[in-house]
Amino acid sequence: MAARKENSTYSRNEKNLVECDLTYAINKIGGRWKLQILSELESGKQRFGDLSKKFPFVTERMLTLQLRALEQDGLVKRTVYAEIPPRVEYALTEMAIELGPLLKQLSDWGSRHRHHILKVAAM
Amino acid sequence: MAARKENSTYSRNEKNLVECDLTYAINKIGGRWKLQILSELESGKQRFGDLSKKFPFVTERMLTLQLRALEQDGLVKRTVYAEIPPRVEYALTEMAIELGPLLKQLSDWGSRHRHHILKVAAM
DNA sequence: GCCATTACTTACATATTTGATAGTTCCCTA
DNA sequence: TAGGGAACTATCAAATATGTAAGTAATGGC
Repeated sequence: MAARKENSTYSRNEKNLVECDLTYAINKIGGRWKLQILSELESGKQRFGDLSKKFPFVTERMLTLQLRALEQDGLVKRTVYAEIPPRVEYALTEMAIELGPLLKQLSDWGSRHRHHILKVAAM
Repeated sequence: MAARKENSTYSRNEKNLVECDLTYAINKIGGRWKLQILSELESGKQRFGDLSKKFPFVTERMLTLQLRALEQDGLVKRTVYAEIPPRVEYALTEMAIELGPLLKQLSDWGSRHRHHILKVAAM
């Protein structure tokens, strides 16, 4: 989340993988709350405060950071209304909307196997 | 990757989300190299050394940790052959195989938008 | 004037993840 | 009998990610 030091092994590793589409994608969506936020925004644009209420366990700081990162990566559009008190709305971009089906499938996969495990554990 | 301290905010947050299928799924696949490893194993079982060669920028330690986590989560099956020198093979489980199409889509998505960005940047 | 509101930002402290490096084990081969 | 191979494990030191607490700005309502 913080700026990564040039030339740390961390960033060298990342550069090594820039050729891989999968890794490229993973880097864009691989933050602590990014997918959850995207999923939440699928139902339509929302204000910062709304999101914050939806994720009470995510600190404002974290929410801000994740939203900023998503914005940087072109997955979320941020609109500021010059009002007092301020109003800021977040919406998915086209690119992010395309991820919708994927999120659905991932969620379904989670659902399927979560239940499976519960069943097994009950035996 | 290391044991998480009980009751750290980190783990409290995680508990809060146990009800969400999406989050459940994300937690299983959200390691530094997990998806890449799964993707690599789609072509068939492979030995530790093979994987290590495929990912030269991933240290053995990291590879071990990621594989262990995947094993724990039931995504990878580990088979040890009692030979000298040792031989260990890793293969996807059913659950992981189901993720295949998803990985493909994610990769395609990455590919699509990577090129888009390159085009834009060139203008 | 004083407070509430909203969407942050800043500074500092912890927690967690990853890397670097060295060492282990056991047999087989030269 | 020294060395090599495979798949790790252990330990310590970075680096990164996240949490906590407090503060900011501008304005309308009291």
